[in-house]
Amino acid sequence: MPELPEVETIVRELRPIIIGRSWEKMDVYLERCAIFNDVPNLPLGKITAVERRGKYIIIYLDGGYKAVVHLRMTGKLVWHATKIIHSKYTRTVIVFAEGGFLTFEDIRTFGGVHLYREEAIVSALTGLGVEPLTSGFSVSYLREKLQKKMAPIKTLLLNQAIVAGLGNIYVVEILYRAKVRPDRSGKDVKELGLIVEKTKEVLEEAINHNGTTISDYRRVDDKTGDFQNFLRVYQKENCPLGHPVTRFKQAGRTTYFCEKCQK
DNA sequence: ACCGCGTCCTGTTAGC
DNA sequence: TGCTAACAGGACGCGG
Repeated sequence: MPELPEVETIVRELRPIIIGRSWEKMDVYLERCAIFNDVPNLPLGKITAVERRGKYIIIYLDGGYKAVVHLRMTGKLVWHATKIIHSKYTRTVIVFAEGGFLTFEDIRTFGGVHLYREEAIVSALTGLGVEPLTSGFSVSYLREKLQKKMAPIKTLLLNQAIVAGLGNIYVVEILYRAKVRPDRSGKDVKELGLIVEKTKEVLEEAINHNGTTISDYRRVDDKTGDFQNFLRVYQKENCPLGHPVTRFKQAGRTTYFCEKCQK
């Protein structure tokens, strides 16, 4: 569900709320959504930073620990300043010493909050590819990653080990703007400059609109994003030029594209 | 090594 | 209307 722009929105909203607050404990309502990795369920210090890497949220604590949160399909972080409103889907709750609660809610329970010692190497993070909004995401980087790949460009852009943070919605939108068919083999795609440019463009626009709310994604204050109003082909019948949008499955995921606009 | 499929869950929607 | 099957924005493990 949440992809890079949604996670970035959440991180930006979390920072002013929780940085400087003291982590008291984590109350667990569903075991698999709260993994402690031998970290004690005790005060872990003050929050010093909240960062995003791909679709992961990393919360750093000055007691020598860190929390890694992934929302997967339906996860939400919701801030409660005074008292918790429990939902049917509240899976774990971070309690702060000064007051305030950060609840992790997740219908499908794929996501979770994982605690680590600060120096722990988190394999889910070390395996990630470049951040698409940095200079590391360039034509030469993409060329190196795609030049020998038989897999379709859509599937390759979804691969977090190549680019960190893209999901189904944004890859569909990026390929439409880059005018590249999603079923072309990675090695055959020469429009790498366009893909790099449109990736940055779509992600930046989406961040400026606080992400895309199709169904479940919500911000920390439970508000929705707005970028769903600017999608051009994802879940559309027609593209902005009025051509019919084709829909098919690639590696189990629904792809939308325009046969006239994308070559 | 690469690539696609099945799987973890639950809620919603489309179709009969 | 009511039931059922398919589908949903992610990521990982497995097997071909």
